[in-house]
Amino acid sequence: MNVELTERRRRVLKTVIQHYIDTANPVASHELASEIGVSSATVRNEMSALEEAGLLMQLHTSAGRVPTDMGYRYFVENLMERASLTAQEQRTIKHQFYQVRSDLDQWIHLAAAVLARTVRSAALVTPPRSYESRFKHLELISINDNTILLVLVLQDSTIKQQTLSSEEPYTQEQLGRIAGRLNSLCEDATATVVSELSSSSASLAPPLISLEIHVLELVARAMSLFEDQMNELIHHDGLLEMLEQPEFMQVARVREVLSILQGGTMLDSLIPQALASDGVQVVIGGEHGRDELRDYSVILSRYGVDGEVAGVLGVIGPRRMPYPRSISTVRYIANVMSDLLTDLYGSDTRPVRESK
Amino acid sequence: MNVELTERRRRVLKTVIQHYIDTANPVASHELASEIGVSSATVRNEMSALEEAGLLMQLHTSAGRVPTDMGYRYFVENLMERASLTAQEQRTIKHQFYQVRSDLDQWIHLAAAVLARTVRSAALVTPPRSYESRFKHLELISINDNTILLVLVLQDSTIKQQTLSSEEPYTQEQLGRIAGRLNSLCEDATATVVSELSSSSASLAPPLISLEIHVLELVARAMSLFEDQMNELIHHDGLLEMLEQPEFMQVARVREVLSILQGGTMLDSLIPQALASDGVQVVIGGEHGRDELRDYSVILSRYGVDGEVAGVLGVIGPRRMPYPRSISTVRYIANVMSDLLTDLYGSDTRPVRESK
DNA sequence: ATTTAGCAGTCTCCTGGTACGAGTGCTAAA
DNA sequence: TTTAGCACTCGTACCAGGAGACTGCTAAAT
Repeated sequence: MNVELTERRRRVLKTVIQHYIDTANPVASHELASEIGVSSATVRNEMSALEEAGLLMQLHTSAGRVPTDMGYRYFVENLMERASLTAQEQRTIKHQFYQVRSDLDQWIHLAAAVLARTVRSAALVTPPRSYESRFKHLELISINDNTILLVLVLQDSTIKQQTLSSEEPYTQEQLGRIAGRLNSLCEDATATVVSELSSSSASLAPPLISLEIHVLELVARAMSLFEDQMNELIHHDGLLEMLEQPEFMQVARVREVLSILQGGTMLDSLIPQALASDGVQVVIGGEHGRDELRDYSVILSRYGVDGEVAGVLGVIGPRRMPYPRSISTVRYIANVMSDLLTDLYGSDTRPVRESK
Repeated sequence: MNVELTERRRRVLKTVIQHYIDTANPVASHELASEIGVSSATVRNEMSALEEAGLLMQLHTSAGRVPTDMGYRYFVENLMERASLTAQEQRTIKHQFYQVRSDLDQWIHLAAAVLARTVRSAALVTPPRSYESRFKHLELISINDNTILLVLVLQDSTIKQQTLSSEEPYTQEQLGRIAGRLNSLCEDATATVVSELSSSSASLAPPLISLEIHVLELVARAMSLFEDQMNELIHHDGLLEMLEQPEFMQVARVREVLSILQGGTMLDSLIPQALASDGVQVVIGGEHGRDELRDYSVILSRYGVDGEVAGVLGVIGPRRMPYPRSISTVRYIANVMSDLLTDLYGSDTRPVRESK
């Protein structure tokens, strides 16, 4: 990355980007003259040089300058100052999370809602998941004579329900005993272990009855399915907030962003990457050759508890995005979520958290 | 409702509406001349009369006619023919549902997806719920020394998870015994009964310990909360499909429909109404004085098992909507869902189903 | 050597005017 | 009662021209 910029050029670049982020209008030289303390002609010369360097560009000859992907990148890495949330904002957010602290389902909803409203663009959150599914508990509940509801709880508190039909009727007591036996058999087992159990059932004393085998098969399948289903579980919010941005004046843009969020082409690639890295990831425009993201920027962070569970949260918006604030917000919410999860999983471990 | 229309006028109205639904363009007199078998001048006279009657209108003097709300209403009630799905479509849909038959969570997702793709507008589905929450089963799972995961299953297979913290640590066995006792205490109880149990605990022998009281309080709260939370649980799909319609060329429209779906102002009023009525409900434009729906039509149907569980599903789209097909599709999917639920809840009851 | 004022040049966007096309309502004849 | 014909009304597409916004360049000032 070009670091051979004079101090003044860095200042011009920074100011241009800040103005553009604020106003969504290409920035003219005279807008900066007083701010930089030189004449507009001098600013023009500097801008020329920055354009030469690939950091700024013009939409047409008589327009002001807008940042390029590279320009934004330079800004994010070298120029911008951290913009933490105010103490008041932090208190409000903490308080909201405190109110739903016992309601696991609400966490991701709240995280997405807070992100969206704080940065005024779309937010996405995946639920916290173990690196590998581990069995925690199962329950068999009689629905009617030949239907049983299987409720499966995994180590990461994921809950999955399924029905299964049985030839012969079972009483709730019988089902309770069966569930008890399977629970002790499967304690902490991974998907493969459960799967093996169900196939080598004859070697156990007493051998498993057919219902038990059937249940184990379902459990094994549900557990291994989880690893793929990540995409379906991405929760998002804030479409409405994002539509307020001027870049969404044309419906085509709205369609684009909807298919990115729903189709998940980008999530297939960006989320695993965020899951594998520490800290906040910023993808500006089509940086990594992802053409469908050409006009968008994505800010993602992993959250969770090291070695236990992890999820990803972040925002997606137009390239012209308030990076300092967005990055701070994503980082803050990720920390809050990590703290919440740390309270749940092992007080002996520490949250995934970037050093201040 | 004006039934004093000559046969030919009815035919003109019907044809105008069909053309408009197909093309989204105001319909000119000469487009119908050959179809009706008279000259365009005659068609114009008839159109004039229909405009007089409030069934058609012009956007400006030199434009063709478009239907009014009343026109659509007359069409839906008196003119349109039923358009059942083809046998092939029905087979495909049935097959898709068959594949997820054991996966309760998937039902509403699939229903919304199928609706959206079949009628090419936005679909919404609420999960099937009992008229009154009844307790079915609870489970207490030890997460760590002072955190317990409470999994609550209601009669309608709704599952809710919550954490609670306890002063002193409990082993999983202890928790199992406690859960067992509470399960037999609460069998089939309503929210109020559970609530009474938790407050009159001293009268039981042995009296409930503080953890048990705490759990019962949480259960009671969770059960009564459900009745309000309906709105949050509305699942929708098909935004992208709907955006293909020409009425969504302007972003303002997209915003409108998003806030209707998310804000739920309309769902607060329409869904309870659909839940309380039989058959398919059609709301055209601002018919019931709902101004935010002025430009949209909503088709809803209840589904479920009489006396057991019920939910609502349907579509929302521009007023210019293929009513015959949409109504048939909504009715069909509602029947499929009702059948699925009938297999689960009492084979002795019959599905909510409109007579053919 | 750097900065700056001034100016010519380029490009967008808005405005007003016009021609065109679409579709109607009316009238008078069939 | 129907229909052909025609005048009339509007919306829209198109074009030219002018205003405005910025730039790049040049030449003078520091």
